[in-house]
Amino acid sequence: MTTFSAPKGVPEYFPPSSADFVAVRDTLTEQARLAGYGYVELPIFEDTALFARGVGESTDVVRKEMYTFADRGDRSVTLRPEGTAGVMRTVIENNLDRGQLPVKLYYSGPFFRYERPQAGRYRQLQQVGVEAIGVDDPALDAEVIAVADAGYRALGLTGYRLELTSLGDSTCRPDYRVKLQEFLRKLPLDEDTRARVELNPLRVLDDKRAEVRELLADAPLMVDNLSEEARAHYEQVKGYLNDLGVKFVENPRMVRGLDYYTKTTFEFVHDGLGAQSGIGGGGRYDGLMAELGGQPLSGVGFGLGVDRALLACRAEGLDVGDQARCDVFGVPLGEAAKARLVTIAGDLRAAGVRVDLAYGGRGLKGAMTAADRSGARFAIVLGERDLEAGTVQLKELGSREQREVPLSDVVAAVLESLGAAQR
RNA sequence: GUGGGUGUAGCUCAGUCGGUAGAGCACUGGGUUGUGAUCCCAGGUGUCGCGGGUUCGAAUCCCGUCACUCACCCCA
Repeated sequence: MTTFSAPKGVPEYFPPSSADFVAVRDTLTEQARLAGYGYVELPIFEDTALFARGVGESTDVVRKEMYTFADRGDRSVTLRPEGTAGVMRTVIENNLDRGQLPVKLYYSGPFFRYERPQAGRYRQLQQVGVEAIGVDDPALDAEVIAVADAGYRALGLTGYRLELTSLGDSTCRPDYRVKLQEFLRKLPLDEDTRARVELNPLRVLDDKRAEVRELLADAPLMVDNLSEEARAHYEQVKGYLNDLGVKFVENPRMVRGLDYYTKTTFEFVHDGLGAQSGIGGGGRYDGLMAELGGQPLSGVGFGLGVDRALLACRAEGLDVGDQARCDVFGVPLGEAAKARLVTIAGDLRAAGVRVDLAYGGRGLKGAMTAADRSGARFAIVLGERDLEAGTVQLKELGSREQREVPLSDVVAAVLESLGAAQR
């Protein structure tokens, strides 16, 4: 019999770790909801041309990392490598930008990039993202950043930092690009890097190699060449972040991998993950809507890696998920007791209590072990003697204290005990 | 795409000089036939990743291959 394994580079989450995954994802999305973002459910695959145009032909993502294939109708489709292009597409297609602005949307789900997997880098990755479209207000940039920051803080993370810069706008970036290229062409760089100078010169600035960094020490920086408007925008974003109490460090050499970013860009970095240190990033994109055939509206958003945020939590030793599978565990002794416990479990679940039972007729000891391992706070032990007496034994597993409760009052007694245990 | 590392029980791993494989954890039962964490006893499955070579004999040495993994690159 041949067996199967998951596709390369795809992380899977199952109990108990899946509880942590769900907690991270839900904590991040909750922050988006708190800031008035509405959920958008999008296709996992789109027309290949959408990403080619939206993400940018010069990016590595488009050039060599997309999962692209022909469907049965011979259309070229691509598993989404990022979220923003798809959001723009649905905003344009459904005229969401014809109403009040900004349009504020959030999403959550899988994305795909064909890369060599390594620690924190997967071919299927989970991301939570937001986009705020149609208002070019620095306060909105700050809000987006603050939402991400609040998410990380809600998880309990402390070992991350927010890096911030401005990539300029359509009036100053082209001039700067030329200026930077002129500087870079004079340097003794290797062939690959020379090609990058022509293709995407900004990317050269965050080269990791020390010898290259040395050459770049005197390179012109975008932040020193901003237009008046872009500079004012950037200063206001920083002002709002200070007002919000969001700490950041400026990194004028930060580069994002997607072409559409303008003005504000940011990245959340955590040092506990290995080589892949970015746990989230985003920025403003002025030209994207128009590029995809919509109104010339600007937008700002982020993508946060759920897998990486989870790794960051692990690195900091945080317990983010509820490891208990249930609140109450039923331990029946004998068939009649089991039948009664099944209905009690149903009643408790209807009251919102998580309940599991010992199935399979295992012995009392085994059933109690199962109760212990389930993480439940209480066990309900029901045997023949109890049935005759019309009672159950309600045992608090932590303290090992047990009390007898009338069968008819089980649900109320459990709810009361759970309430007391909450405190 | 380019490098490095690792493949042995369900999991984490040990295995000396080449002599047909072990521990801990987990799981099941019992000690205690109505009470779980500790303790004690018992219980076992391995194509030693796969293929070939050397050898009387290979988990061990050699070659190939596959998988996983870390890093470059890039990014969440």
